[in-house]
Amino acid sequence: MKKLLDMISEEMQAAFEEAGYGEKEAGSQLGRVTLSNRPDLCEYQCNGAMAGAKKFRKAPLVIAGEVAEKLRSSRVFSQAEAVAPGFLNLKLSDLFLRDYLQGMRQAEKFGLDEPAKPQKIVIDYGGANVAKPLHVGHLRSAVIGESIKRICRYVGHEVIGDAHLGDWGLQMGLVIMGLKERRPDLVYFDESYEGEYPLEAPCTISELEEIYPVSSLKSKEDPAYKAQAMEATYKLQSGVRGYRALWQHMMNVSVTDLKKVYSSLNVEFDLWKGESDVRDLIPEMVQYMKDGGYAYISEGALVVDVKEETDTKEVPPCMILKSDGAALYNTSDLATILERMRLYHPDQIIYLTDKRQDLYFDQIFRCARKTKLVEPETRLKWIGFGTVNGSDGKPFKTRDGGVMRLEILIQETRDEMLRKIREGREMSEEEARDVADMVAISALLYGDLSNQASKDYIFDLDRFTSFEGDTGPYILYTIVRIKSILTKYVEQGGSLDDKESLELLSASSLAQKQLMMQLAGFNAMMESASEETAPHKVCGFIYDLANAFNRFYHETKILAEENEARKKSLIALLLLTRDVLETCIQVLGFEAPEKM
RNA sequence: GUGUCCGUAGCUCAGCUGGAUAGAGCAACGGCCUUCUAAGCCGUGGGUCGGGGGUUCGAAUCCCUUCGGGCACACCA
Repeated sequence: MKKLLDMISEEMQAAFEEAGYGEKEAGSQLGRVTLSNRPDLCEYQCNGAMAGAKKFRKAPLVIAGEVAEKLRSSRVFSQAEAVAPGFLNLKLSDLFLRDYLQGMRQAEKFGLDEPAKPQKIVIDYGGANVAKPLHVGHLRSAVIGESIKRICRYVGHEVIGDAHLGDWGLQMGLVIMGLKERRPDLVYFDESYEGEYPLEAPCTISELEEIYPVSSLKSKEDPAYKAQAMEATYKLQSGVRGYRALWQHMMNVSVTDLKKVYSSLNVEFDLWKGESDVRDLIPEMVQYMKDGGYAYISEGALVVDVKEETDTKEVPPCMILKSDGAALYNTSDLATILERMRLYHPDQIIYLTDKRQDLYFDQIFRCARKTKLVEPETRLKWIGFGTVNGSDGKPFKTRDGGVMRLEILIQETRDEMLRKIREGREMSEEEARDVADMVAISALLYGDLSNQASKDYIFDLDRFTSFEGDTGPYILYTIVRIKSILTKYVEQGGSLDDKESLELLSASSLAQKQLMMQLAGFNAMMESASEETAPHKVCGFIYDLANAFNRFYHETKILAEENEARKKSLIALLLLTRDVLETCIQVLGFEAPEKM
C-alpha cells in the first residue's frame, strides 16, 4: 500500500502540473505534502508554491491559488486553499481517509510494503563478558539491539542476533587465577591429571562474579599476579586440558545466568557466539593480510593502515597483532567478520556498543573493506549509544557509588511497580505480580528506547514507572482501556470479526479524524524507523497515537452508541487502534496485559 | 592539540532532508467521574532554541565563528 503522504503528494503534484507548473526534471518536489504544523488552520500543507516562485517568476500566492483551483473537485482533499504568503492549506476528504484505513485493516502489516530488497542482517549486541555480571550499560545494547532486530524483522528482513560474548580475553585468565587462589586443590589445576573432569561445575555464578573484581584489582596492583593471569590466559588459549574444561564450566554457568537476565527483558539471541569461536580463524586471517600486502610491522605490532586522503582527523592504523604476537579485540572482531561472511553472507552487519568506540569501529570497518574481508556492497553499520546517567547527570551508580547491576535494577523496577499497583488497584496478589512484571518491563524499555539511542539519558525510575506522560505504563494503560471496551462489547453479544465495518465509519468529530490520521501514518513511520534504525520513532508515534485515542475516548461513547452501524464502525476503529499499538510495542520488545 | 557529539521552558525530552504563532511530559495552578478503567481528559501560566555572524522571500533546522560540557585519539575492550 502506498503511504498516505505519498498518495496525497501525487495528487498535489498532478494539480501543479495541470496548472502549468510541471517540472521537467524527475523527482519534482513542488507537490510534496507534509503534516500541517498549524493544526488550527489545516490538516496537511504544501509549500511548493513558494519553492517554485522564483523559477516560474510569479508570486507564490498566485501559483498556490491556481493550484488550489485545480483541486476543487479532488476526491482526496475536502479543502485546498491558498493562503499568504503562498501556503496551500489542506484538509483530507473523510471518505478518502476512511478508505485508506479500511485498506490498512485488510492489508498485511497494515499496509506496510515489503522492502524492495529484503536483506540478511546480523546484529552484534556488543558482547557481555563471561563471568562478569551485567550492569546498566548492558541494558542499552540489549534493549536497543532487540528492538532494532524486531523492527527489521517486522519490516521484512532476515535478522540474526548474536550475543557475541567476551569469552576469550584476559578476563578469563583473571577468573581462572582468582579461582586458583581460592581453591588451588581443584583438579583442573593439576597438569599431570589425565582422567575425566567432573561434570559438575566447580563454582556458582555468584562465586564467579565475586572472583572477577577481586582478581582484576589484584592484577593492577601486583605485576607478578598479572603475569600469572596472562599465563593462564595463554594456557587456556593454547588448549591446556584442565583450563579448557574449567573454561567450559564457567561458560555454562555464565550463559545460563545471562539467559535468565536477558529473558526477563524479553531479549533473545539467535546465536550465543563469542570471541572464542573465531580463535582458529585468526592465524589464517593474519596470513591472508600479510600475503595480501595489507599488514606490516610498525613499532613491533602488525598493523593495517586505514588512513584516507579525505581525513581531516588522525586515524591511527588498525592493529592486528600486538608486539608480543598476541591477538587483541580488533583481531577477533575482524575474524568474526570473516566468519560471518562465510557462514551467513549478510548484506549488513549492525554493531551496538557505547559511543566511545566510534573511532575504533571506523578503523575496523575501514580495515575490513580495505582487506576485502567483506564485499563492496556489504553494509557495516555501527550504532553508538549514549551513557545511562543518574539524576546528577553523571554515569548511573548505586547509592554507595558502585556499579549498578542490571538484575538489581530490574528487580527494583518490578518492586516499585508492584507497590504502585497494590496502591491503586484491587487485584489478587498473583495477578498483581504478573501485571507488575509486564508493566515494569514496559517502563524500563520505553524509558530507554524513547530517547535517541546516540544520546545520553538520565535514568529516573520514578519518571519511567509513572503512569502519566510519555511512559511505557501510559501506553499500556491506553491499550488496556481499549481491550476493556472490546471485552464488554463481546460480552454484550458483539462480534470482532467483521472486517467490513470500517466502511460504515464517518468522520464525525475532530478527535476521531485526528485518531484516523495518526493511524494512517503507521507504514511511513515503521519504514523510517527501520531505515534509520530508530526505535524512538516508534515510541513517538505510539505516544501521539495513545494521546489521540484518549482524546477520542473521552468524547465518544462507544458501547452506548445507539446506531448499530456506527457502533460497529467505532469498534472497528478501536480494533485497528489496538492492533497498531500492540504491533508497535511488540517491536519495541514488550507486551500489554489484559487488565491493569 | 586533532577529531567528534551535545547545548531548546524550572526539570526530562521531541522537533533538526529550512516554512506560518518552536511542541510534549513532569512540576505549579484551575476545571471534568449516577455513564465504556479519573493510572484519564480539558484549560492557564512558563522560551533572546548557548552567544555572534552569514546564506535565504523564510533558520531551532544549512554554513562560519565563539563560549560551555561530554567523549575518543595504536599494543584495554
